Amino acid sequence: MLRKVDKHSGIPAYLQIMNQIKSEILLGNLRAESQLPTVRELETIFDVNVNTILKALDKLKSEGILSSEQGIGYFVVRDASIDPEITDEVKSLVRSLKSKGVDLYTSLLLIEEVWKNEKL
Amino acid sequence: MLRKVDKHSGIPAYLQIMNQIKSEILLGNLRAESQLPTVRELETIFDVNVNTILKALDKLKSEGILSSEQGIGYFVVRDASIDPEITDEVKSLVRSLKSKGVDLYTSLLLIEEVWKNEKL
DNA sequence: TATAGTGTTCTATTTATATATAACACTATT
DNA sequence: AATAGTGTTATATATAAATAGAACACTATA
Repeated sequence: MLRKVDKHSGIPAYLQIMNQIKSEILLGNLRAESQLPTVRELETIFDVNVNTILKALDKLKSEGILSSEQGIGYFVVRDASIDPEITDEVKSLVRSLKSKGVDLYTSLLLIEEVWKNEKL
Repeated sequence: MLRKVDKHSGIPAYLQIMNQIKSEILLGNLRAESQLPTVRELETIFDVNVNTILKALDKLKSEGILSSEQGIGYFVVRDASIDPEITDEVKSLVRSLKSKGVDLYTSLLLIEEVWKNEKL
């Protein structure tokens, strides 16, 4: 599921990489103890330099999401997959947004804005 | 509704500014012909340099979202507020996510991921 | 003990982002 | 004509992000 980084989005590559890995964990595609691809494979997958990979992985380590062992690899620290019930609700909204012709980018903006304005 | 830019998010300031302005248009707070605050006011509002403001506004002009007249100001080209029905659906999901303790950042990742994986 | 496969560090260079500061140009009003 | 309020352009500087390329360090295994 890991995709090449979008070099024209304006979003720093290392952030895109962090986000993709976090997403895989959220979706349960990467669980506790899972070993990530090697840094050199990640270089190819994301199509960026090793140093950029390392920057992303280092930050995920700082956040306690990944661990690493020299000579061995990078690992997911803990399972953090999201409740499928929640995913279902999201799927339903996404279908609705798509059917109304709203694009992803607009949807994300809208959700962020509603989130920040909703006084709950 | 325009907020100070978050200088520690990693997201370039000019992008945050573009997004905030787009959001105001989406929410209908800025409609066709609306004049934006002056660039020097925007400098204060977003707490960045004029050049950063100009970069954001220039890009929004390129996207056809804003127009400008020298000596006068910046204007919203066309109304693009989102259907309130859609906003309501989003509100409902946001409430649900919040009640389940999911944070904004995780929600956005999840939505983006579901969006890209949903084969409709 | 040698080697292949890992992660890690370092230096140099380039490009993008952001700031500070100043001056210039156009518009409307006095 | 002058002025105040707009947008605009320019130069210099600083910091962050990304690349390239090489070397180093640890682990497991042949």
